[in-house]
Amino acid sequence: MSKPLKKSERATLTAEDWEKEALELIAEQGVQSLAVEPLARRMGITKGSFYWHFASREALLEQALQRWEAHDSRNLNKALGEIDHPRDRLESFFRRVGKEKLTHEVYSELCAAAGHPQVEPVLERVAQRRMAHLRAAFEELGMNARIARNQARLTYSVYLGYLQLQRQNQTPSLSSEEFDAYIEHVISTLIPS
Amino acid sequence: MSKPLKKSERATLTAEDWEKEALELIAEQGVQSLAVEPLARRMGITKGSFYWHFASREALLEQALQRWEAHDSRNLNKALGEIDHPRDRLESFFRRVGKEKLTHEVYSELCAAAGHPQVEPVLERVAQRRMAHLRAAFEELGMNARIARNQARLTYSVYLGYLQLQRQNQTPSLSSEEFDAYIEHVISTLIPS
DNA sequence: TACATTCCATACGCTGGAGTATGGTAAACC
DNA sequence: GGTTTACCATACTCCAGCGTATGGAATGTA
Repeated sequence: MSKPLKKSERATLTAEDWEKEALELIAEQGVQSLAVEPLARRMGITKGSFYWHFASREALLEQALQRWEAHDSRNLNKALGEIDHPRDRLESFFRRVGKEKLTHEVYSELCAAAGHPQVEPVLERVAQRRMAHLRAAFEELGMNARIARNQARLTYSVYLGYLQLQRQNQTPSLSSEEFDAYIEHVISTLIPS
Repeated sequence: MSKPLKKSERATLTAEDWEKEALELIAEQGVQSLAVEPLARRMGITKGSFYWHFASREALLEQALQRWEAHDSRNLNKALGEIDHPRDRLESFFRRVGKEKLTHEVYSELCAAAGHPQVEPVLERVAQRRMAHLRAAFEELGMNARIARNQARLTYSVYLGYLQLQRQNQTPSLSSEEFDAYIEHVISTLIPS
């Protein structure tokens, strides 16, 4: 990671810059809005630059998704790997919905774009990874494998459903006491004490 | 509504035909795929016809959504209004996921298109209506208003999350025993006995 | 200084969908 | 039987995004 970068403040763009900007655009407007000319305009540049860094729009999306997935994967391990007690891990799972805003927003938009050939496999892997963590936690809490599996699926569905309601502007604001009450409710019905 | 319709078997198309075909297309490929020329091709006709029946693509979508929402609303009352015991109503809510296939698929795609200005208000109303039913059922089961409200939101989230997983091909097939086991699990954790 | 490489701008051509204009045809009406 | 009305085909224009071609400027390198 030596990043040459000289003293000249990086006047020029890199592929990484494009990928990150692409992810922000996805977070704001969804996958289908990722178009190279609008993206270039947004960055105050023209597509002449883009096609130097990428072969196509498809390639950009591919790499951006890859970057996001890697980041999300690291995140998952960092966030849930350091918490000892499984109950705390599960609680943390829900309470983290507010944090890592960009990552969550991207994921939400990716969910909305399920069916897209490039997005689908990413969604599949991410859901598997996350549900595996949930399942492990539930097993540590004493559930047998079969039940833990269903409980993990159920729990993850609650999370996905929450994201959906959020996209429809039908969730209480994250800092309201209504939100807190709901989270409490969810935790108490899904996590054995 | 006398429907002239003569004996001549309706060789010609009506606005209703376009709306229904539009809903089928949405169910198959999503809202963004609803374009007039492809739709016309699919119906073995040209857009000359379309623009006689509708002012714009937007108008078609509007009327199709309206038709769908009305149908769904009738459905909800018919399905849940005739079941006496609230517990049975709730069970029926989950078990109905397989039936009314077209309606559910359309809804799933509408969820994927939340954020679309014409779709959003529909989603909002539908979710409200459905959650209101759930809330009422939970209240009849003895929950106080506040808890029933959260339980309804939670239950509906589970449903939405299931639709999301379904869009990602991550749900067991509807006729497998794994599916049945999951449904059982969901019911037993969400519905008080 | 001469040259190469990197990065970007500009100007194209191509495609697909939106909407319009206009003409045609068959059934309905008088 | 002639005319109107309902429905559809054809042929356009317009626009936005994709991808290409090519040239120019800046920076490094011999």
